[in-house]
Formats: sequence, structure tokens, C-alpha cells
Amino acid sequence: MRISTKGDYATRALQDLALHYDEGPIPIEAIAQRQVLPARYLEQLLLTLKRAGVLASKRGVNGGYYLAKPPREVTLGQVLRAVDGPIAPIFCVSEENLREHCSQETTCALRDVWAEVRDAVSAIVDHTTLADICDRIRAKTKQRITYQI
Amino acid sequence: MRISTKGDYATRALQDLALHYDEGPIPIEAIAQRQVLPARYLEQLLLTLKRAGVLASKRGVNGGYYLAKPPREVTLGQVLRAVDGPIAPIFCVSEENLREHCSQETTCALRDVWAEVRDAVSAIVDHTTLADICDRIRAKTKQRITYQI
DNA sequence: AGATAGCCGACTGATTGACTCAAGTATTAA
DNA sequence: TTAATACTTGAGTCAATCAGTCGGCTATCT
Ligand code: FES
Ligand code: FES
Repeated sequence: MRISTKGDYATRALQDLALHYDEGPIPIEAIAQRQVLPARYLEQLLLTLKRAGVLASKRGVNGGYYLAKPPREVTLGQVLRAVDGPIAPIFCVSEENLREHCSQETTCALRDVWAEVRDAVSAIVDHTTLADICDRIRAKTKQRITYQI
Repeated sequence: MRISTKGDYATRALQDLALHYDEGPIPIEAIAQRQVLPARYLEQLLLTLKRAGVLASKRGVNGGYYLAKPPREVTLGQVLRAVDGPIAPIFCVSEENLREHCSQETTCALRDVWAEVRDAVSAIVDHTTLADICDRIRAKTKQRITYQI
């Protein structure tokens, strides 16, 4: 039940871009350094995120990537589905793949359980937006500062 | 977010064993045929399940595998953790691995989300027992028969 | 003794994961 | 107009994991 580094890296990158929303395009290299991610690898992740409509980009000097929509409108679910596939833990409960049926469906109750799992995970990632992430980080940071003083 | 074939096959096999609880030891080959699974592969899965305390076995003629505990006391979580690793979607929220910390923890709100996901999945698989699975199957079958008549 | 069936370790092939690289194109600043 | 910047594209690499097989051993029952 792991998410891949793609999902990990992509969400970290988006978290970073959300924190720097309104600062114009941000180059891959800047994100990679702040989040400590391999730049050339991140490159292709951001590209697929762009193709998925989550990101937009600007080339050349002062170019970079930026969110195509405000942080409030981007969910983790969109990001995860874009870089990894569907959320479903097993093919026979995938939102796509509706044609392909499991041979044992009639005598198998596991399918229902996997569907529950899928729905539970979806419920979380589809309701958590980048804005929520930012809020949590700011809350954390504030708390840390308060205690430090 | 996929479960591997190990998790898939193991749960299918246990579902089968639970349905045939009280029938004494059941040979691998019988399970493999009923559930349409590769027998030699299933062999090693059942063995790890035995080492995990979920199954017991008897050798020789009329031997086979059987549940070490009644179906009511075996959860899918136990099975999944035995054949695949921990449920956590990412290493930094794994129940084990408590020493290893993520470099970015203080400026990363994703960790909390992955923890939510882990808890949501755990809640399902740790509360679903093989007995629940059997009940569901029997309910399904009954329904099917009712409609067929 | 012979048949059955689990136990154990090793081995393999294919796929996927996690990257890296080279060359190209658009944009801007000097 | 040239140079620098930075995204775009496609291909290539390397290792690990996955999914499964195989041979031989040991225990048990008839
Ligand atoms: S695993 Fe697909 S129906 Fe049981
Ligand atoms: S991913 Fe581990 S703390 Fe953010």
C-alpha cells in the first residue's frame, strides 16, 4: 500500500509551489533545492502535472512553473492520480477498468473491502487541497515560533 | 496505492479457508484450484502466514492448512501485514521505522495527510475479520439463490 | 514401504521504479 | 542579435522488486 516517489515528490513540489503562489513562475531548480529532490526527475513530474492541467509554465528567463488554479482548487487526489495511476488498491475496483471483471466476483467478498479502502483514501485525498496544506504548515510554523520566544 | 498479488492471493486463500473452517486441514492444491491461484507461489504465502501465526498446518496424508484461530479473530490487516509490509503509504508514517525521520518534517504538512490515509486504511482492514467476509459471501449467495428461484 | 503433502532455499525472467542525458524550443535581457 | 535562461521531449540506464518456478527434503498416514 505504498505511494511511489512520484506521488511523494509531486505533492512535495506542489506544496512548495502553493506556498509561493503569487510569486510568479518558479524554476524547477528552485523547487528541487528547497524540497531536496532530484531536479531532472522532478522535471518530468511537473510536465505530466502540466499536461493534467494542474500546472502551467513559462519558458525562458524568469520562467518556471506555477499553479494553473488557486491552491484552494487543487486537491491531492488530482496530483496523485496524475502521476501515479488510479487510487484503487486492486484492478477490479478501479474507477476505470469497468469492463474488466474479476473471475470470482460472485463468490468473493474482498472486492467490497477493497472498494471501501479505495473510497476511504479517495475521501481524504480528494478533500485535501493545497490551501489546506498551506494552512497546516503556517499553523505549525506559528506554533514553533510562539514556543521559541 | 496498489496491494500486491501477495496481498490479493493471501486474502483470497484465507477467505477460502474460512469458508471451509471446521473441515480439517485443506491442501494447498485444493485452495489453488478453487481460487485459481498458482500453487507453488501460494505455497510460500501460506508458509509466511503460518510463521505469522495466522495459519497452522498438518503434514502428510489428509494434511493441509487450516486457520490457527477462528475466523472471527483473524483480520485482513494481520494477513496483509504478514505478506506485504506495513500499511503506511510512505516510510515517514510507518508504525515501525519510528527512528527514521523525514528531513523536512517541520515544513511539511503532507506527513499528516499520509498518516490520515494510513489510519483510514488500517481502520478498515483491522476491523474486517474473515468471519465478516464469510457473512458477506453467504448473504450474497442467499440473495442470488432467492432471485434465481 | 509408499503415497501424500507441507517445508525450505535457491533461482529466474520480466516489469517497474527511479532516475539520467542529450538535444531542442521558447522567452527575455543585454 | 546574441546569449542566457528554462521548459520540452524522448530515449536510455541501472537496480530492485515482483511474480513465479523448481528440486529436494521431511513429516504423516495407510
Ligand atoms: S478480488 Fe476481484 S472479485 Fe474478489
Ligand atoms: S514527506 Fe515525510 S515529513 Fe513530509
